[in-house]
Amino acid sequence: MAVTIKDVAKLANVSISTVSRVINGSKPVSPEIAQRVVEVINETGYIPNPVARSLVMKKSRLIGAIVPDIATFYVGEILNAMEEIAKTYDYDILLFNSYGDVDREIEMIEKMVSKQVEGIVLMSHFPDERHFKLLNDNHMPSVLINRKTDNTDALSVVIDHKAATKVATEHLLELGHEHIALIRCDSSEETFGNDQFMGYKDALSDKGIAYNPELVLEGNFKAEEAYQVVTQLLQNEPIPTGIVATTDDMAIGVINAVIDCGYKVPGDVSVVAFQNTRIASLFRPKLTTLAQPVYDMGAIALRLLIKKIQGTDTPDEPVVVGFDFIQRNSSQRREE
Amino acid sequence: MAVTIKDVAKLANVSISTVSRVINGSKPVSPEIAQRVVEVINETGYIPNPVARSLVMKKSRLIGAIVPDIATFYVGEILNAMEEIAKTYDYDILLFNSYGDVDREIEMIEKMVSKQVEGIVLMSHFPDERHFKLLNDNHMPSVLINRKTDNTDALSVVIDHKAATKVATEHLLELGHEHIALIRCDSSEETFGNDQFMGYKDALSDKGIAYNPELVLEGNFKAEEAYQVVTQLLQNEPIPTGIVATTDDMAIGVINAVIDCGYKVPGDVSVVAFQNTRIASLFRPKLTTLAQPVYDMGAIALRLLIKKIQGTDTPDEPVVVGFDFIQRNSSQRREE
DNA sequence: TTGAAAGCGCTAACAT
DNA sequence: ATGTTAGCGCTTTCAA
Repeated sequence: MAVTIKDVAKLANVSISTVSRVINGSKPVSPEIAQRVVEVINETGYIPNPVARSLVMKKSRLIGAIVPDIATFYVGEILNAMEEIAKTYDYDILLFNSYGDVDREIEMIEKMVSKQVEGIVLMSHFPDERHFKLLNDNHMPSVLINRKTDNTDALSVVIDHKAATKVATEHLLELGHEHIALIRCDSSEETFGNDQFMGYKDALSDKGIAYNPELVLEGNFKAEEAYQVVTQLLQNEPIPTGIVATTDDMAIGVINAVIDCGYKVPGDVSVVAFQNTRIASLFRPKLTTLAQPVYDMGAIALRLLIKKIQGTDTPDEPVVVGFDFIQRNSSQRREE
Repeated sequence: MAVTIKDVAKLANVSISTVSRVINGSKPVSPEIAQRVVEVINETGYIPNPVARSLVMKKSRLIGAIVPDIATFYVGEILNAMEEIAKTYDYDILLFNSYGDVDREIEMIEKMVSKQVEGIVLMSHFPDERHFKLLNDNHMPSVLINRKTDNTDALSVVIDHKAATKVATEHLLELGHEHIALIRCDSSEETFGNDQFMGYKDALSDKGIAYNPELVLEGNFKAEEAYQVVTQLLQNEPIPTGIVATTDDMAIGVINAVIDCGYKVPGDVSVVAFQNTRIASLFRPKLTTLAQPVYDMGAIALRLLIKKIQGTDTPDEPVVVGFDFIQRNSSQRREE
């Protein structure tokens, strides 16, 4: 049996209240006694039981993470960040994988509420009313990453997708491309799919180019979907000479589709990726990419959540972080 | 305030023990009373407090996962599997990231013990005495994945690395390569680095080829390290025309190194990867790879762990799962 | 500054 | 079959 606060108290000849006080520094304790208690704690290797503590404090020091797929660089890097920051604040991460299924997400939120998590990081593809009602009804602090919501209670950290997509598109424009496709995740408001489209359109119209609806496609976040869509697109000439994809994963699907259709990247078509996860510099050609501070976004999300849990002031608006643009080898000047 | 067992008892006009009994089915309760209690539970939306339950039962329905890096396909896929199976048994996953640091792993095990997790999946690069002593002293069920240990208490699920590496090497041999390098993670027993070497050596000697120590290198699991090592190796002619890497990540580092040194894959050098994670078919050239049932290994690990937790019979020996070999495009017949 | 005691929500003897 | 009660290990009034 592990040593408890009682054992420590007995060995140090003090009451358990005193031991509790020296552990938590919750009230003054005379130096000599504190000293003695500390010694006993070290000798016995006593560790306070967090479960008992949770019970009386009504806090679990647990943060729930709901993600659509762990085996993804994007999610993995965010999870790395969250775990790191959580540890700093002595929180632990309870991990749930929804496979992007909304019903499952709802169940998971319920489960987490009953597990008494103190806050939830919700990485849902399409967060909706049901999520927010559940969260609000249970007064559960929550953060979204790169998702929009009208719900003023939910925190969120995002980049400016419109501006980012504009920059990505402009890069291709500057390289002399005019026939440019956009592969976004989807067309909804929540995922910024619409903002991405606006950025793309703006970049084109600044150059006096009208956008062609046939070049705006949806890839559902993943390489496989983007591969299908682009393979389809490349069946008809003239093919676009530039493609912007709004996730790294989709960018790889795009590149593979281009290659498998017998074209070269960047020789025949230049592609711009979007997150700068580890794969962006691992893949060949290395991906030219709009770089999001993915790790930082995870870290910020967690800090926001903890602030909310602590009742500290939190921003009413989404926290907008900056982005960079990194040119690598998947894009080049258009060949005539 | 959330509704408690007391509230339910009062509303149903029974004692809290009775409520507890109907919740857990731990003892018979007369149908009418049970009925009434269930009604009250539904009306009030009562959910038993798992923290209180943990405290008295000394069980948390939590399983700890210690991994070296979440943002990796290998770890991500195993985590996906673990989460999936855990849910089936109504366990949740507490996620810890050690960054491969042994001291951190030790701290994490301690933390998990104090958090009362019921079992631990330990994905340590180098599990040693300290880990096992801690685990044993606390009677903590645990599983390793692809790691060896003398500790008979720890469960493990592995593939036959010697046989697997032999198959990978033979593939290259059959393709006419003779000058073949092996990039293994490291040379220790625990990681099967030595078994891998034996398989490699056996394959060569079966063909009457003596192995060259200069062609057996260590890549520390990751692409970056493998990249360095191989870049170094390619400085001197003749370069190997075939390379076996014992993780997919390292295989990518190898391929990139080969390419950056001005050679072609598979034109100049054929490479064989090792796990068949998602990247293996996403990368170009698609990786010829020794395929481990990564997802299944995660699933099996979790099932073993739960069996151990339940006190059911578990195997004394590591569970050895099979492997496949998948030829894709990173290897080809040697050109003269 | 210290200790005694109540109580967090639950399970499990024990008693009836 | 049901209820009473004693904890699980801890924090926190309340008294001294």
